Amino acid sequence: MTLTNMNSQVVKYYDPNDYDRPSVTVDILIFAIDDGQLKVLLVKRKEAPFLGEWALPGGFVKINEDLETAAIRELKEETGVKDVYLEQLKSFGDPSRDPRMRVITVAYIALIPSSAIPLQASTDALEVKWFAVASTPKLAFDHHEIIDAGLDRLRGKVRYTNIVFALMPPTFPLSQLQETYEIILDHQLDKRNFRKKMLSLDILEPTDQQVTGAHRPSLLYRFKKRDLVIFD
Amino acid sequence: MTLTNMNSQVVKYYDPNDYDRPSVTVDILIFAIDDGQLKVLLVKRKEAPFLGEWALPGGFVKINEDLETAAIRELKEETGVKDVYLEQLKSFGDPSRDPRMRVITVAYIALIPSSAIPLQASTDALEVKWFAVASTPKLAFDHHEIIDAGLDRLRGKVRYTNIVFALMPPTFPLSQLQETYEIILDHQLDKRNFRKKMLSLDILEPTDQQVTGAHRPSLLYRFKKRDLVIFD
DNA sequence: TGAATAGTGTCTTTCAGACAATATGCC
DNA sequence: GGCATATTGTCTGAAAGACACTATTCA
Repeated sequence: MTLTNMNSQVVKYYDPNDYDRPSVTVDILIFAIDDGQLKVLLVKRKEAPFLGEWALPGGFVKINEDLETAAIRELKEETGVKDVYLEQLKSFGDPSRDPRMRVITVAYIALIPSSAIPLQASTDALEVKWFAVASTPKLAFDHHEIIDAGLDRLRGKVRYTNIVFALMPPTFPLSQLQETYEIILDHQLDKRNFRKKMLSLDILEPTDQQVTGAHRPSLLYRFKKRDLVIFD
Repeated sequence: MTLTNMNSQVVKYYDPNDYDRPSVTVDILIFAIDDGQLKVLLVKRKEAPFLGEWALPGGFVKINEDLETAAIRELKEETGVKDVYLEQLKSFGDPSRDPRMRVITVAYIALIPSSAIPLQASTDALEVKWFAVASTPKLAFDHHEIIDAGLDRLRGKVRYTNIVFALMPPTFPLSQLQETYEIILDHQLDKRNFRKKMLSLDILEPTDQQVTGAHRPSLLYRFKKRDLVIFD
């Protein structure tokens, strides 16, 4: 498409109608620690394609809506949760990932504190369920691939950031923090070395509260800042 | 939109026409080391908006084209280069990032070996130029933001991967490798410590060739594998 | 007092970082 | 011989990792 502007120069304009446009969605990987496992929230699809199969929560990006805003909206609509850690993961655009039409999806990771897990969620009459990431059912679209990419990101970032803050309740004993690391990294850590390291990072502060039980009470800690900090 | 299927169930279908769809582009950050600086390739726009301003090379994703395929195609079309390291960076979708219409862009990083820098590029009669990342001109769209995100990614990944392989020629003296790290990290490194570290990583192998000049000859090395390796 | 978990310190090894002298080739 | 760059090793301090016992509460 070309036009001539006021200075009589020929100018190429692009026009949305010159091109077929894909649909764009956001999909959200909502992770939480529960029952000693890393879990991901899935919804049962009520539409074709993949009707009746489990899938990541998500939906179309509105035409005047920012990507992150769309992710926040979907998160709220489908699960009722808000004010969580949200980070863009990656976009997936294989032309055949949706059998009916071209859909490009921007995947986000959301992390929810254990204390905030809604058992069954939301305003909608949607079937929503937590699954251990190690044993998810067959999933719609390329959502397995998205989960794998999200796990890689999470496991990588745990090593050089304080990202676990977003998975922890406001206060917690150090043993619970260690357990969170162990679940994500999928290996055991030495208690003494873990405590030494964590306390040396200067990202935690003790509260004046304790947890009691049939054993020695444990001191509760909290994160000094609940924002992402990159170490080094 | 609802239909009734063969089992008389009411089924919701989505239809692309139920929604306004954004346009989707790919933009490519092409980095190379040249003249002791990290440079990025920019093109002068020949279309509105931002006609005449410098921008990242990129263009629309075709309706049946994978995102990475689109990035490879644009890379080739606009610069003539191919067979380079390519990694998805991030998607940018602020509704006002393009003043005329909704355009979501998926940004990619491409890394080119110094030896492969095309001085002026391409089949097209496009104006294309390398700029030091430290002194880019005013850019179209949100391309400054994309460059900043790309620099963060590159500087981060240099620390825990062998990603610099993609910026190096097939063989090189260790001093050139060190210079590449220094340019990216923007600080000087100790020669002895650098060599000790690099050689201990087991990612390099010596060739039987030397570089000569008005000084002691230096041994040429090459990367054992020209694929991304994550350390640890 | 037994069960359960919290809390603590030392030693060893590894790695990062500071630091300077010799080697080689070309002119 | 003089210049330019390549190449090499030691020491120190910090951090990671292995490792085991005592402390506290509750039933």
